[in-house]
Amino acid sequence: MSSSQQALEAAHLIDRLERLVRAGEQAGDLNPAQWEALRFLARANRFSRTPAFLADYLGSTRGTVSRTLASLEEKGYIVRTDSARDGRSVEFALTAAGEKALKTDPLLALAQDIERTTMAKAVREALRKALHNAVQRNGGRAFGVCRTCRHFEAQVSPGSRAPHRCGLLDERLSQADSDSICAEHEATAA
Amino acid sequence: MSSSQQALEAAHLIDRLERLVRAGEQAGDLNPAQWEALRFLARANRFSRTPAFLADYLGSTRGTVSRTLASLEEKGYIVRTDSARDGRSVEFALTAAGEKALKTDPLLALAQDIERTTMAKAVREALRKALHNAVQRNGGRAFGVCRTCRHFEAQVSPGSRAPHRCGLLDERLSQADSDSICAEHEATAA
DNA sequence: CTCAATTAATTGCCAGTAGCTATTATTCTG
DNA sequence: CAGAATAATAGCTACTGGCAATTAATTGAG
Repeated sequence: MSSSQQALEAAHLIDRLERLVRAGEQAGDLNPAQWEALRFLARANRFSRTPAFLADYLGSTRGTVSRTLASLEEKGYIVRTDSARDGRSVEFALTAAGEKALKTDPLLALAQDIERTTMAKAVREALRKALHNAVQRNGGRAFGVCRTCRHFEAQVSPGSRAPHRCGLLDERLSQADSDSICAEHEATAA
Repeated sequence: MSSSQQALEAAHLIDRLERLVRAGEQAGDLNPAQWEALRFLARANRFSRTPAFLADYLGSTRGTVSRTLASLEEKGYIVRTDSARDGRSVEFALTAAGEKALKTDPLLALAQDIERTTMAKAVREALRKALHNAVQRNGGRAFGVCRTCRHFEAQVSPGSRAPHRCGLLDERLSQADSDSICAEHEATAA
């Protein structure tokens, strides 16, 4: 079997796995789009939890995302705050109920299925490269993790609770911040 | 990073890759459900290309699938035939236009992204195991490839154009048949 | 052999979703 | 300070997908 056939079958497998996940998602009181939003809010840093960034991340539109977030808010999984830095903007954060809901994320079941193959690391690395290729092809943004960004300045205030710094937004960053997805992320190499 | 974290991140990557594929699917004149149906018809053997099996495969309902197929038929990508073996049932097959459309399948782009990681084989094997786990968990059918089924009898008539045989349906099978997905598939081991 | 139960497919109906566009409020730019 | 750009949202529309009812064919029990 040629490598292109291997790859094609892998793509089909991804398709089917995802469909099973979506089937699991239909079961609860959240739809797939709402799950994706909830996951994003859990993984994004506080500068990125806005409707506009979420729309970019999901490849959706702002109007659509606005309703998705309104629905999550109504169900009590997230809370809205007016942005302190931009009067037009709002920011969202998970509530305790939201955190709890994520513990039943259907994606966790898939993660377990992958872990059981004992090849989780290889799969993750390959898929990460594949996503990189795919994002490049689509001309989209990478949405990388904060600490891998060119604006990230590590250990500016060692020992403090927010030891790092973002040179772009001029903000202090905790360890948790630096592990989160950031919408402003720019790759390091020029 | 623990293996469960690796696996979780792999699951997230699958989620994002699939979303990019879906975004690509929105572009053409087929929607995601129609693409999935078209792919299934291309990969399923002639005993399995019915609305009922497709609904099972997609984890959807017959009513929904009925419309999806009607739409594909109207667009000229597939043709409908009354089943010879069951007067209630219909069977579908790709037209030349359908074959041609599949050449622009957005999933092919994903396959190329995976191939470029040079880890296609490892990914495929891991995902195949993961899918097996996932299907087991959901209690669903595996929909395996014909020649791996317990009813498959190889080389019953060597040299003929349909050398193999299905012991369940009592049908002669060509090489192409034996490489296709079958809705009646049952695993070999008891 | 006959009639009831089952199964295949389709259609009408309805709820929910996503996208487009216009609107309002705010910020940025020159 | 005026005009352009941006953030978010609401109205509208088209589409999708599921449920339930219907028609047609097959199966099976007596």
